[in-house]
Amino acid sequence: MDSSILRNVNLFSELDDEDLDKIYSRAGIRKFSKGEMVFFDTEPYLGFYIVAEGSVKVFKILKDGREHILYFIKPFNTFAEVPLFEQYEKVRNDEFTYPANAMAIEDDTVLILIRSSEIYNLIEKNSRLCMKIISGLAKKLRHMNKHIESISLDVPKRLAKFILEESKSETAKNELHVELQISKHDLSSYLGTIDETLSRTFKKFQDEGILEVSGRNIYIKNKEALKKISKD
Amino acid sequence: MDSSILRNVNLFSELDDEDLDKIYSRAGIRKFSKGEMVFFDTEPYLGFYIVAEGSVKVFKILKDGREHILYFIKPFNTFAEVPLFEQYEKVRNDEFTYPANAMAIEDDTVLILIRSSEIYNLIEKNSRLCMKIISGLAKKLRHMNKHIESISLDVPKRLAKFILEESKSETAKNELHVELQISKHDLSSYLGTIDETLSRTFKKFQDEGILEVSGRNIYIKNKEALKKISKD
DNA sequence: TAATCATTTTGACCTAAGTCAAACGACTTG
DNA sequence: CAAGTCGTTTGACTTAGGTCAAAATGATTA
Repeated sequence: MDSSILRNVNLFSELDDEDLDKIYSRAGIRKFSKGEMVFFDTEPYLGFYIVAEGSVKVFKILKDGREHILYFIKPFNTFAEVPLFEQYEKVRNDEFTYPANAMAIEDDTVLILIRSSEIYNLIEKNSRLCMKIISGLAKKLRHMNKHIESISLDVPKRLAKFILEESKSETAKNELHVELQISKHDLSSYLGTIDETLSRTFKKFQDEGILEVSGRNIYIKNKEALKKISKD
Repeated sequence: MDSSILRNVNLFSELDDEDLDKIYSRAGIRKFSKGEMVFFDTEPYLGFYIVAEGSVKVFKILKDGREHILYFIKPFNTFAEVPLFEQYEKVRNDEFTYPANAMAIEDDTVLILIRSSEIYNLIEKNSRLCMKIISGLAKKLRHMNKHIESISLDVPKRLAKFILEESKSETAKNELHVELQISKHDLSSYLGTIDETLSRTFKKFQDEGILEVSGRNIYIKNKEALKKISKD
């Protein structure tokens, strides 16, 4: 792996080779195994991460011990960049902690740590970079908006929406065959519910002939019905 | 009112008088009465707003007809700036709509509309402005994070947190006397519940001698108990 | 001041979804 | 291959908080 990997990161796409080399040479690169923590929300903030390989979940631990997953991060995406821009002073003085927890959810997940100070220098001299950052944050914000919106829906609606969304993504085998990239447990957490409820909802969908579920493979048998549920 | 009002807007605090005058002269300024809609989520995106006087609620209308308030916006704060940075191309071509609804919640609410094109030009030549924008978005993101986190809590906890938060804000009469700046209906919606449940929760707190509620005036009788509820 | 309207409260009821406990199937590992 | 271990499922039970309908309170205006 070399600095060219950074070219795939939207945030850095406007930078020249010189900058990329410099950043890469100073970055921290490490391999994580499945289930290994990247950071806790109690640790001092060092900088943000880029997923080079594998994937990561970002989550809050709720008062009742449950976890609520905010994002799944796939290769070439970044996470934990918010504090960098929010608490400039505190970050400089190491007084700031990560705002959530992060854990690798695949073996051989490779992460690149970009330390705060690198970015502060870059921003000064690059206004296209600023636009990238702004745009990235805006997208996350929209993601959160949708997430909140969905919480008022019942679990069947949330699940139906999720499956339909997945069936459109690149990770789908085809229009009617979704292979979950995450465990059912993580899916419950992402949907804001618990394993049992998710399991029952899957069963319900199967009984109604809407889905066929086999492990992580989900076959859509009745797309219209699924859409109907997700809508109203 | 003149262009100096823009100096109070964090986003613009680094700009010189010339820029401010220019922006002000091209801005749209309008007075809204209570309950008047600023925009619907079906309208084409024109630009973002600054609250000069009064206040505004930003909300989603949920599938079941309920509204879920995302933010209350007070003077000198901005709202609806996200699409500006997220969908550059679409915004330019008028293909983008507002991502939520906004309504004035006080009479004589004065809003300033900053059209998208103004900002695109400014960003090019001002990297401090970028930092401001980034920081502003980061704060909103954190707000949404907290909001999501709170949804897993039960209503008494959410209400207790809210009251404690308010008691610390400038709008509080004193440490133990909060005057709600919003209607009880809007408060339920903000807390993600309904009028009846909020009303019952207030009653419960009164019965337990924790609060004294009279219209929009809330007197904290037992702060420790309130804290305890909000915690765990 | 009556009359109309909006806001808040109350009561009776119901249901989605959480809790707890146990069993199950699929892998991995000694 | 037996013994764990992990992820998932099932069953029985409980409850927070939503729905609906109606009353009470407060505010506004003719």
